[in-house]
Amino acid sequence: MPGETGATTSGQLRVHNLLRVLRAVHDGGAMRTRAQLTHDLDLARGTATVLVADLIGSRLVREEPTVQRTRGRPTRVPGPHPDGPVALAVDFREDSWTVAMAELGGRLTTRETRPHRPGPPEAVLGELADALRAHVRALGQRVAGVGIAMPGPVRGDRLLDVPHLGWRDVEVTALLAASRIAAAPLPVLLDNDATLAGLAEARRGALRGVAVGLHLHVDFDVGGTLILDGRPLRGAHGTGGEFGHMPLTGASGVCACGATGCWSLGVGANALVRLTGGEVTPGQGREEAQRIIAEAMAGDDRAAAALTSTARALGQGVSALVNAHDPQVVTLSGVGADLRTHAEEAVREAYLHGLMMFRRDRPPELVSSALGSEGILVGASEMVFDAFLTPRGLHAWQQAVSPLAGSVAEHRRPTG
Amino acid sequence: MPGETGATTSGQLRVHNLLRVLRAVHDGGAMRTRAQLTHDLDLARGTATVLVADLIGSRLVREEPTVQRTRGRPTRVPGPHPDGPVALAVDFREDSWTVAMAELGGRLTTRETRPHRPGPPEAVLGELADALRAHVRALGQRVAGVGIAMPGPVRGDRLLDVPHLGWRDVEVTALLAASRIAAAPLPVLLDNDATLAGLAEARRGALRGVAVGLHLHVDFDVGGTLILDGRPLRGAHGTGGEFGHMPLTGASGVCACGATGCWSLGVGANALVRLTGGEVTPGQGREEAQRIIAEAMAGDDRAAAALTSTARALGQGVSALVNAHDPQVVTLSGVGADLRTHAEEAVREAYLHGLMMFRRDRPPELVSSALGSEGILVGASEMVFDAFLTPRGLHAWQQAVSPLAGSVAEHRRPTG
DNA sequence: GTTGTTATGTTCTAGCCAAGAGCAAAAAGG
DNA sequence: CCTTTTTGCTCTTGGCTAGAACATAACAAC
Repeated sequence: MPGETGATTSGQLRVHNLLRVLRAVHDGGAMRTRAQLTHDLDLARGTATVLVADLIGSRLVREEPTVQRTRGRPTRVPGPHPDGPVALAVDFREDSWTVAMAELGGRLTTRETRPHRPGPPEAVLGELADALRAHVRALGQRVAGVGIAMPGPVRGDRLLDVPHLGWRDVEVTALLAASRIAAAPLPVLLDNDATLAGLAEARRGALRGVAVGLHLHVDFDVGGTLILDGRPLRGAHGTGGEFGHMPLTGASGVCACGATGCWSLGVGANALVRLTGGEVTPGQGREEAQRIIAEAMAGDDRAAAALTSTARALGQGVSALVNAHDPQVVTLSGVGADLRTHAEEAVREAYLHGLMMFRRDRPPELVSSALGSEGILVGASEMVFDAFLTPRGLHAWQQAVSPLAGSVAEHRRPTG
Repeated sequence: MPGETGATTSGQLRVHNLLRVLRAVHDGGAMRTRAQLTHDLDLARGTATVLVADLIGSRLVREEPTVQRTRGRPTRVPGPHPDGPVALAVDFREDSWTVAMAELGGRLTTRETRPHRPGPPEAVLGELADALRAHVRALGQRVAGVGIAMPGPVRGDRLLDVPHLGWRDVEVTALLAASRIAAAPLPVLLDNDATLAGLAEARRGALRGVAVGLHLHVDFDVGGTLILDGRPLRGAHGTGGEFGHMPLTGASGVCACGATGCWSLGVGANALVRLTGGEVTPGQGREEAQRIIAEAMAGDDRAAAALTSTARALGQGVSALVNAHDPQVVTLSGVGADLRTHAEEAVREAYLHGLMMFRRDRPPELVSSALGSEGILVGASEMVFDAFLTPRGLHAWQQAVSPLAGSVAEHRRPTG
């Protein structure tokens, strides 16, 4: 599913095949036996032997025995090496952040959540940097990178806008680098939380194996991402997937983003609060939105009307996106999943009504996220592994493990 | 730019490199010298010699002398072989169709346009089949495939809907196959005209080398495609890119597609006709739209108002798509290019106004198509070459040229 | 016009890689 | 305890690209 490699020389061929094995181990959650991997990757047994031995030698993988009860010589399960690479994943929200650790195979291990007060980026990110530094100290060279999910559009190393915090154009990576979270330079990768929720869904959730999928993450407003062969479509500068800022439902009013009539104005936690007459407190609407949904289910008329209205807006917007992109499945996370669950009829009716005729006989299914609130952290760690499971990442790792044996040559120019 | 290959064995490595050279020849319009290709593809000179010799032996390529005036041993230009593969490209419209021929490098050669009366698919496509059969007879084994651009959504082998012709769910490929256009089975590929216009722009137009581009083809209504690394995003079933059927401008009324408030209702030839009080005659509005634009330029108030209105709707819709997808460039073809040229201010104002704040400092440029009306034919031929320039296509060709020497093995299973 | 310079094509060898065959190993079944 | 089954390991073989050495064909300078 992740990035292609495309070997040209026999040296690159080896790297490509090492990565194929490594990615297969990772994507399979470190559950597949070596025999299965050999078969799935269409390798000769001898080749698999050599490749796995190489990965074990590089401290990337370790083989564990199986608990199988099959005939024949028992095979083993290549999984994460105890000294192997780990990703640090951060889910940064308006009111708190969570740091987790993921090893090869994707399992999230430690987790640490801390609230933060609204404040200038330097202060808030300084606390995060302290926590990251502690993790990096404990893990040593094992940290392959830090992946950070942000609640706003991200362009390269910059967080462009978090209305609820009043943050504009924050150079997150530079601030963290200034806090020296690691002795050696460490890859710090940033992306939008909705994009990463979609990435997680693509790799370990309901969009697994789906060629074209659409993920929508509804939180305070609507974000999302189109998934292509397991890769999110990030756009030319990384700020793609802002579906919430298209005028899909004929809403009126100016959005916080600066555009007019955005879809987000009618869906999401803020819309629920506004529709029930509440005051939108920046970054504080999640619990209130849950409360409104609960009230609606309990029979409160005003809450029910708000729920139905947002559900309709959700369905209508989804239909427009399905018309445009022809996805195979649409997944919903955050409040989107709640709307689908608790106001299914309203969502579905608006959805079908908005579809082009020829799409109505077999419309793409609307599915709730398989990962729930975990998704963002999973996506952040997958982003780190995406960068790591490349010729470049592998080369860097092997250099660190054994600087002399250069199995993966960085680059080279022909004679000319 | 086109499809990846991803070799795993040394045999596949050779195929991969043969295709890299062949694609480089094709993408470069058969203009690059062998020395340039060697450098661009980062090959050793010896490797280039072997690869080019192999391609020449397979009658895929022929080297022509250069007219260069440089020092050193003169290099030559690999270009299309006189007995090499050709693509047949068809631009099928509501009132006529055009057949053209393209050789490796993309040059369009013969061209034949014929009008057709509205009628049942069998009759109209029968005439097209006759023309194709004649071309295939003349070209023999050289025809690598037929690419057909259709003025409506295409799912696999089916043309789903052409409102202006009253066609629904037409099995185009099956009908052509029944007409036996070739003795041996021939790849017949179908796609939407707007998608192919975008594909052409990506390969030989203004989206060349652009990682993420958006092409919009405005004809009777609005179609388009997102271009990713030179590949159009076709969706799960091939019906992606129907941007015209999102409710982006708050238009009222039911669209011919079955949805409500579609963007297409306010842009395009039909909208121009409708806005000037004219009657929309199915499939006949192209000249009238041009006339209205001319009148507007000449000072006619009603025509000018219609022009401005559609231009505004165009700009507004584009801004929504830019918000969502963050393209690097947006290209416009058909009436879209005319609107951009003749009502630039209205388009631009609406475009900027609809953008999210953080996109306004450096908004993606709106550019007119570099290929104009040629684009659809170019795109149809590129689609054929995309399928041909793959291990599968190369294998089939080499089998036909010399059935014994199997340089490209089709597939294989390991010992197990 | 002869020689030098430069850039490119060709040929040959070395090194690397994966496929595959044969053998060894490790389990279950009888 | 022996057979069957499945997998891992080792070694050979064929194929591929890199790179060096050589050949070639132009221009440039004298």
